[in-house]
Amino acid sequence: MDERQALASFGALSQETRLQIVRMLVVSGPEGMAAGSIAEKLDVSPSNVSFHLKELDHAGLVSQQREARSIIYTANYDALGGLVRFLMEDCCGGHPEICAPVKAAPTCCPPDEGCVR
Amino acid sequence: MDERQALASFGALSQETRLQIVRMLVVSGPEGMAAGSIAEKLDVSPSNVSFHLKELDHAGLVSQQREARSIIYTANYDALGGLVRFLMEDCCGGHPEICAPVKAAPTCCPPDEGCVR
DNA sequence: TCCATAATTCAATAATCCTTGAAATGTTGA
DNA sequence: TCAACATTTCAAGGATTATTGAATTATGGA
Repeated sequence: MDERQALASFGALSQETRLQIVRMLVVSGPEGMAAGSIAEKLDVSPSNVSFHLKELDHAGLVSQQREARSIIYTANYDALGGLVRFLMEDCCGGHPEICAPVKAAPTCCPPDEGCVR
Repeated sequence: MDERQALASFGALSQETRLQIVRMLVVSGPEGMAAGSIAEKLDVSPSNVSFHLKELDHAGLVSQQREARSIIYTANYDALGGLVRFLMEDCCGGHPEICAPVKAAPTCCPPDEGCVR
């Protein structure tokens, strides 16, 4: 992930509706959600959700695929991971000793491995 | 970090000059940089850099302290770490098994410990 | 084919954000 | 106190982004 891409990702995530969409898609996993379901759940108009989904798509944060009449959107985990790493690289570029705490306290790990919170 | 704060942070980081400022400050560490030095290095006007520094300050991503005639800005590592964790929490909320790769391949660790790239 | 559904595109408006340069604030040393 | 420095504030404008509703495209079933 280069700065250009990070900038686009931050821009995409800096709008309330879009951030909510990404969070919903992240939680819904590989199954994803249809555009209409997203619109309904967030109570925004179809054309508005479509506008925001296009923005997220351009930033590479979501993918789409048609399924019958619906278009299913899924979170792009690679892109999200890349963004995290971009932030961390920055953080650690100059002063690793300061940034260690940033990396500590992970909030994610397979359920059976015991989180190091 | 709540959604409100994350939104503000993403907004702050979604502008080229501001992203560059944060990256510079992160690398410059606890010593930070004077507003004027930032403006000079990035070749933007003092008033413009001041505008962006205020935005970053409002988002909680930088701190400031006067030192003689200069005002020294430093990166807020806690806030950056919080943002990383916010993204990871989202990512891992529903599907930890998918998000493990996001957390893997850390790009930061003390120089003498050998990075797990 | 025809209709209903699902979603996108388009154009217009509204709202937000960025840049600029001039004026103001606060600080230091002569 | 005065002058120079470092930075911020302010108002105006220009540029970008978001919202709305109507029109359009695409799909599946009767």
